[in-house]
Amino acid sequence: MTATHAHASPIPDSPQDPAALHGPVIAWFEQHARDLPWRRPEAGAWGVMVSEFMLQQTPVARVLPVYEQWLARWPRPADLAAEEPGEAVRAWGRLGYPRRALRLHGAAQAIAERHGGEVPSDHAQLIALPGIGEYTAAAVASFAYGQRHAVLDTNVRRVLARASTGVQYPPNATTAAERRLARALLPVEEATAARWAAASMELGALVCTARNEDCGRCPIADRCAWRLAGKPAHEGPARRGQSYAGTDRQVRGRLLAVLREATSPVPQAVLDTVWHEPVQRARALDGLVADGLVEPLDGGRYRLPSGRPATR
DNA sequence: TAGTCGTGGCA
DNA sequence: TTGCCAAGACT
Repeated sequence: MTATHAHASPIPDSPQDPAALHGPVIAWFEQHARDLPWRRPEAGAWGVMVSEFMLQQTPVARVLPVYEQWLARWPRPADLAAEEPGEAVRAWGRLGYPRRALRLHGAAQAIAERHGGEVPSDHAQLIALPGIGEYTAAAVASFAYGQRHAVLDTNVRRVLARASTGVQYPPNATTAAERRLARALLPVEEATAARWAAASMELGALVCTARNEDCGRCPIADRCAWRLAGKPAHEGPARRGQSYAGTDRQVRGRLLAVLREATSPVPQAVLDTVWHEPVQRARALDGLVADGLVEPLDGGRYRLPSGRPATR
């Protein structure tokens, strides 16, 4: 299937002309961008990187207070690297997906050891760090260093799906076609590309939202392929929801909540109170230990990870 | 590639 | 009330 190949040059002034999107979206961004702490100059690359870790699957409103505390306590990567990983997990609080805290700690250690304490600006070096994938590497390189990258997060994917492809929602997993489209739409000039990345993401976050999109406030509503097509409803299989109640994830969450609040090692008997079913409870705890989120001690006690080899 | 991995707010 | 959704990464 080559019908959507990106070689065809866009028709100037047509609704699909890539350049036609940049101006209005960036102009809208100048007017409506939220004043977020990681967008201020003083945030630096480390602030941008910390925010990106926290924002992976967690809403801005819940990230804000934790971000502020985190940066105040660990203003540089080396400061976090010097801490026990368990302190990162504790400070992570209830942001969810606590493995991100462990990975951020690991990334800080790698930055301290391999990059002289400075967040690398090179995409390949960024993506080699734990917890940084294709999106986060592009986001840090673009937002912190002003580079030209296709920054494909869930917001941008939705904006492109609607404005350019003409469908309500993007596919479940990012496709090669989406990457091609995003690259084709990328402004040529580096600084403009970086602005476009932030602007298109913000548009998806504030206006072109998953539910109750507000086309009345959209700067490109007049050329949005989905809207021009009459906003047809999503076809195909429903996006698989993520169940939670009764899963191992819920049990893991309860176990870790106890350990986060504890100031000294927690006996097994205390952890046993968080879940009634012993098999699932044990499996969840084993999983946390295997993930490095929990450290078993002598005498059936547990704590957040110290970063030291287990004693025997 | 599809499953797993937290948490909480909102329609 | 409950399902959907939120700046993904990893296996």
